[in-house]
Amino acid sequence: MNILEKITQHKQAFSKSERKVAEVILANPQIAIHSSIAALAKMSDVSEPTVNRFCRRLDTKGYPDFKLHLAQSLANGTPYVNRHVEEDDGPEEYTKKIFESTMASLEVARQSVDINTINRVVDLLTQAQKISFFGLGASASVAHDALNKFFRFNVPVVYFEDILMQRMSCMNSSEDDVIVLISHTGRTKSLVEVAQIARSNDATVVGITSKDSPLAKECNLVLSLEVPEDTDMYMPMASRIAQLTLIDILATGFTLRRGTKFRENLKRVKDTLRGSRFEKRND
Amino acid sequence: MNILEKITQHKQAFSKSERKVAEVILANPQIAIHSSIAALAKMSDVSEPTVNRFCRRLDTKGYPDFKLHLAQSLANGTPYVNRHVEEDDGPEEYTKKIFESTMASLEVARQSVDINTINRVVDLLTQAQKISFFGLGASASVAHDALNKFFRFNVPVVYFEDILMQRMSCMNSSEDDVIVLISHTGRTKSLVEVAQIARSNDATVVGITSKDSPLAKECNLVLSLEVPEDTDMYMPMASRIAQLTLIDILATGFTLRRGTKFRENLKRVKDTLRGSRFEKRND
DNA sequence: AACCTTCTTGTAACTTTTTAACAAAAAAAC
DNA sequence: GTTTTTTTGTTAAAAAGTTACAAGAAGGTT
Repeated sequence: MNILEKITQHKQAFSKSERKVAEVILANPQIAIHSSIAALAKMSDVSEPTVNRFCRRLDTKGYPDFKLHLAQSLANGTPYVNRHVEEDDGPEEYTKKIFESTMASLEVARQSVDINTINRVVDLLTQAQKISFFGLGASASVAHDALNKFFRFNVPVVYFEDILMQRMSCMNSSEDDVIVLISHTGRTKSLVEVAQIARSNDATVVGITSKDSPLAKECNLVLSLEVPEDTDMYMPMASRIAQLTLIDILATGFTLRRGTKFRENLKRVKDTLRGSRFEKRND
Repeated sequence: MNILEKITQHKQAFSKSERKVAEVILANPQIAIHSSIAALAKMSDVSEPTVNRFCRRLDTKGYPDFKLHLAQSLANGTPYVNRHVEEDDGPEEYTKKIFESTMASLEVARQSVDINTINRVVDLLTQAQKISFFGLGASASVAHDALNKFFRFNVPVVYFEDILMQRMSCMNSSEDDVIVLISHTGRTKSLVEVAQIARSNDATVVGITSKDSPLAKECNLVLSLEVPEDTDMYMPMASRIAQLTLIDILATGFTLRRGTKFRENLKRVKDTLRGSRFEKRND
């Protein structure tokens, strides 16, 4: 709670000398946070203990603690909020809004994600014979990204954008295979069917999707992200970023589980790419 | 400037003992601001003057001043810092770290992005006859995502993952075409060649890439994102998320520029998808 | 390997800052 | 007008932070 507001509210409850202190602080808080109790007492024309008592009356432990609260109030406290883009926003506004909304959504996602499930999914992935990532529409690019990540791990990984290929792939799946299905809404019919096919072949189905959705019901494990959908622009934005971050987390968990030796392998994969690149000059 | 970030950036410049202090503060900044210099020294297992020197190295006047800065950073709503995943992190730790690093990178990206260039790119895109999105490797999924977004706008949009297709597509490009090339490093040889081919056909080339890179030199316009590369895990994570957010911004700028009528169109596209989905029950 | 230099770290003394205790003054109550 | 309560300041003590210096570690040189 903002301490500057608190001071103005409390103003009546202060004594005469304490009010003097309040005036000085409100007049110029920036100077106050950089002053010692002695300096502030002099400015307010009161004694030092009075300033201390003033601080205590605001439920702080003493002067240093009060300064801390004051500093926090002054720090332009604009936490990221999901603000929608408006019709007449200029580039500056919508850029800012989209960045902030994205960060706000990630914060929400972070709090809603279930660590336990993540751990279990990582477990499954490390033990899988084959890993498949499927998504449709906007979620296809998320699956695509997952392919990229897991491909580097030198494990059999599969990705199809085509619904028929997805179905065929699932029909040929077996017990030790893990199928990761990505869908924000979890209501895409064909993806639900893919899940059913995979299940009937005893493959393990992991859903990165909305809780309690039709798709979620068909999955062995569900990683749900409670990201507020951005309805304004009619295209998924934040949800997708959250999904990607989740993929990053799974990939990280995967490498950690595999140990140091495995990561040396990763470095080698990266080094291989060097040939196809322009060297970075160090001048 | 956020002092938590400053600490992580400076980390290399610190001495061994100073780094101990840094660790303790980063691990739990909230506790740090409520501790005396003696308590913090004890927690970090160093002497008090070392803590003091640590503060000075961060351009603060001393410990109290440092605490003030720290308090402000925490209040700022962005306690997010780019912390690297450690060998022995559990699911809880790495999940937290990845979410926070991603958010920290977005914050950095937001500050480094050039609004003016965004506006000019949006200009170009709205006037383009045909828009192409090309990327390779990890950036391919970003291009893929861009395809998904712009496809909904009912404009001629092209995406290829195959380098030969990319080249052929560029050979057939003309003056009114815009080619968007995505590459974090900007050092991928084949993508630079694609840029050259496009340029020689008078197409406009926009690069979402690193400033001053070989690719950047071949582009008409460069959207650079100064995201710290995550070298630890040998795979691009944060950079990709920032690129995607940039795509979101371009897409949003695009729709805003096109006006209300155009957005009604978007809604229709979205409604069309409904048939392929399970209805959401409202009970 | 011994020596020197430079950088890092801790100890001890010192200064500043903050807080506690008490007494004087002011205000309020009887 | 006296007593009680509240407010305020003075003094002293405690706590916190800083400086100066010396011991120790690290790195380079002969």
